[in-house]
Amino acid sequence: MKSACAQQVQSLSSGKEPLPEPCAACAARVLSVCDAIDDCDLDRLAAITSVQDIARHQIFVTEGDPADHLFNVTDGTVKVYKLLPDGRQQITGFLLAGDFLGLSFLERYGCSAEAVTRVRCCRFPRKQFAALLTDFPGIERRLLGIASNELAAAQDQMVLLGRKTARERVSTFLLMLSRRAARSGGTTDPVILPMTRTDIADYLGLTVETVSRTFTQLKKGGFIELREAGIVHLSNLSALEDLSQGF
Amino acid sequence: MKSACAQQVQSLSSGKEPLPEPCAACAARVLSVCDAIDDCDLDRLAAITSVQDIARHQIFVTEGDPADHLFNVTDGTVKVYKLLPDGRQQITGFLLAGDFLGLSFLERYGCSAEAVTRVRCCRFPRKQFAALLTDFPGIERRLLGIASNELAAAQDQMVLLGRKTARERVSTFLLMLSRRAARSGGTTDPVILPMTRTDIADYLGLTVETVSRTFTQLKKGGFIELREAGIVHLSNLSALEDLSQGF
DNA sequence: GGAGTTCCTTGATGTGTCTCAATGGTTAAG
DNA sequence: CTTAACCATTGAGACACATCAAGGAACTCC
Repeated sequence: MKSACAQQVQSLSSGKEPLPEPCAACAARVLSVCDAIDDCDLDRLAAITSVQDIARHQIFVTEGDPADHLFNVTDGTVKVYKLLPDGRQQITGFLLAGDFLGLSFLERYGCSAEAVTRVRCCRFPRKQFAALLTDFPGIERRLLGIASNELAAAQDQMVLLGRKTARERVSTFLLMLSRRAARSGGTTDPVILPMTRTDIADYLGLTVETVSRTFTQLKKGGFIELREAGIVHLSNLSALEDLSQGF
Repeated sequence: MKSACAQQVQSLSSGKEPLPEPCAACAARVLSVCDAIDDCDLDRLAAITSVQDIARHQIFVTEGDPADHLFNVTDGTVKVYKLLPDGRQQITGFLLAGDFLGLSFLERYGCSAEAVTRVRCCRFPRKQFAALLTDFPGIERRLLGIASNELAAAQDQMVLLGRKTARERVSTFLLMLSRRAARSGGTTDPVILPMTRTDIADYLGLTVETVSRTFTQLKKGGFIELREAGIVHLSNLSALEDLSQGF
């Protein structure tokens, strides 16, 4: 089970090949508490799970709508964002394979979500999911852990948005993607950017132009290399670490 | 129990009068799940609770330290913040009476915490608290709800820091304080600011000077009145709402 | 009462990032 | 092959906010 899941994480998120077959990996992720997973529990969760394929640029969760579902991304990249009335956009996070969406237990979605690439994910109806929680308190602890991590990430992002310069923001962003790829079993060095410069700007609280200028600045400084589109080579990781902290 | 708690919330956070007596209100807050509170549970939680008085400007939680305790603020105002190596500060939130601190279930504290005013709070040792969770799964759900709310607030703050102008930030900040006071049974109109302009700046991702200038600008525009120090009258609430959203 | 400290405000000036505008590259459609 | 759409990059100029500097109000401590 574990290996199947890892395999899926590896699979591309940009190409044209068919997406991998649906699997119970998402259910396993939800249930992956410290102790061993009971096959019975797994089946029960799998029973309420449905697999969903989402086309590029499709908005599949809208801020303010009733929060009917909970998602686990299996493949691809999702951007989660909020809008101001005049259209200004702030991306609050990018979701990669393995990440959860909508696990806040509020009435309505707090953010919208759009597929940056083609996306495959598992979907759990919230009501039925909530029923599971009463039977398996372990899941609640697991969710609490996930929420804790998200909160910590949000606080780091506040530091970035409130106090870091453009160069620090972009460096931090590249390192974050690198670490996340490594954590999912990928490589740390060539970082893949499935999102556009505009998306990066909306995530970092900058404009496209500033992001683009900062990339070329980092390139000229010998910190990164831009060869193919959507791929960044981190030439000097430790120097980039310093940059991201303002040294 | 409820009324005693409300009383406590009302009590000043800046003066010299003695702080109110410790009470089981914090324990009640933790246990206040949907269903009625069992006195027995309450006693058990109260047994591991200790009351802590914290002097103004005292740092009582430091980022990176082992997360041994969980706090519930009973009285006063706390600022929660992160620092960059060169001293730049980002305040991730202000805690008022009733708010929790350190409920993330990570190994170490993600932020530091400093008493803005004199503060009284209840403290739970994490280990013993965790033991309680296994016996009362309801608490976990409650914590999940709290974490959800914090996450939503963090996302709003990201929009503020990433996309709002100085005027929009300050307006949003004043309205937030107003709403929180109202929610705790206080008044919505004269908003009390226990923190300094510098703290507000570090929360809003601005400088002291910009915050100060924005206050006078709002005053001249007839949106607020500044009479006594630390108190802001919101003359035109709906106009302020518009300002905070960029209309 | 005087001295020191902290906090708030205001002015003058600087600058990092935004805005506006143009270009070329790439991809998709006809 | 042509056209359109989107995306990334770069330049010139503008502006919101930062920085630097100074003064006054409130408070604390002798």
